[in-house]
Amino acid sequence: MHLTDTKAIALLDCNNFYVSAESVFNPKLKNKPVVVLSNNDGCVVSRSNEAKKFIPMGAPFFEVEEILEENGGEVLSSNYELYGDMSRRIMNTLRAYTPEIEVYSVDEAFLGLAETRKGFDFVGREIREKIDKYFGVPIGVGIAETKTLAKIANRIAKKSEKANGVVDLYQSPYRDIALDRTKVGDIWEVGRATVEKVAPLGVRTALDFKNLDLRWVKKNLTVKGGRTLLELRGFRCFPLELEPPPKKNTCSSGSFSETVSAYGPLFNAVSCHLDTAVARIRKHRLAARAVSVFVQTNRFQAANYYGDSYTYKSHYPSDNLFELQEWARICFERLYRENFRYKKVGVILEGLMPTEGVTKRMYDSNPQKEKLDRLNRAVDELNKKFGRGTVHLAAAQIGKWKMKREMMSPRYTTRIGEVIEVH
DNA sequence: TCTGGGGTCCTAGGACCC
DNA sequence: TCTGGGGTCCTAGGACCC
Repeated sequence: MHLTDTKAIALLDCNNFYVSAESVFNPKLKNKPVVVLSNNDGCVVSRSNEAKKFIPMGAPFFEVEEILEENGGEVLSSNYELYGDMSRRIMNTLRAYTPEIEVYSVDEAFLGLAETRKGFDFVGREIREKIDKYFGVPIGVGIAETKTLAKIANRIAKKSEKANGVVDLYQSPYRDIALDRTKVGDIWEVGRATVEKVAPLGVRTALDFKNLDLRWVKKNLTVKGGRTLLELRGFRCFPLELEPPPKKNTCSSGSFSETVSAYGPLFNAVSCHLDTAVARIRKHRLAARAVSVFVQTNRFQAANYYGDSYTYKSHYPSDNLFELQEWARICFERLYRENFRYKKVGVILEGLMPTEGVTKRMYDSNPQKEKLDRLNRAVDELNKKFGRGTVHLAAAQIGKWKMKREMMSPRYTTRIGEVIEVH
């Protein structure tokens, strides 16, 4: 694949994705204030346009529950199977449009657009109508020379009534006007810390930022800041990544609805997360060189807070559940302190690498491992056949730590799936 | 009472070496 | 007065993303 034809980059992004995905199957949600909650029904992670008027992003649900009810709103627990399924279908539709696609997140993709007589704006509208027709999910499209500019175009596309969902800034005389209307903190990769650093220089907008001295930016905001600045000037520094880069780490973690203090139950939770993370790496035929475990008490209660992590590093990688659990146990023993009310634990598998090529060396050094590996393969088989969690570590009583999802939508996906299959 | 989860990249600074 | 000067590797933590 070569990108010589890429003239412009488009950023497509689903509006209020989780809420939109729910509305596809439940039209009663349309034109109402609707929010979707994070795991354990903790925070607001997606809002309909109506809900955005009075509910801030990320708000703890208990703080906004009342106002939502007063406004006749609806609330849903997150249904990740549904969103993942919907996302895959949308991305496949885009893929049919162009092979130059980078799936950036569950609801966003960058597309490389070749020169066309129709014009980029026309192409953007075409794609937008198609996604709306097939899926009923509204999207915003921003087009420009670089990812950073495409992000800005996309933002305006969604905000401005006049834009009708598509803004094309490619070689546009309006580019600086667009930058002037964008706050510096709304630039992609510019966060709170950067905003504070440039504020004393009178930098308020993306246009101000673009006009900063490159040397100053590189020195004070590191190479990443420099790239962002160049991208605002139209020089491509962040290329499209058509192949997802290999994963380096993977993590499974979670909060408890009620705190846990005893060693046994807490290690049980750690084992559950290990089980989840190991299943994930085995699926991708990866092995881990290190295991990190972390534990935390309630981070909103500063008094008597305890939180720490410990990493076990091995000189060889492993993808074996039983061996990795031993590593996790070593970590956990270092971390565990009595008399704390733990709120959250998690496991990170680090230094991931393909299993191929490392397997033989492992057995050379320890013949016992072959037995464990046969056992682990048997576990995989059974879980594949009868569903995940059928067989698991004795310490990992899966199901016990199920998260709170009290307002979940029904499982529409597989049955309705065929109806919205594309092309 | 209740406040998410899963990632990447970059840098500074220490350890160590010649 | 004054304490070599580079290098490399590793790690913790900051910053940012969705």
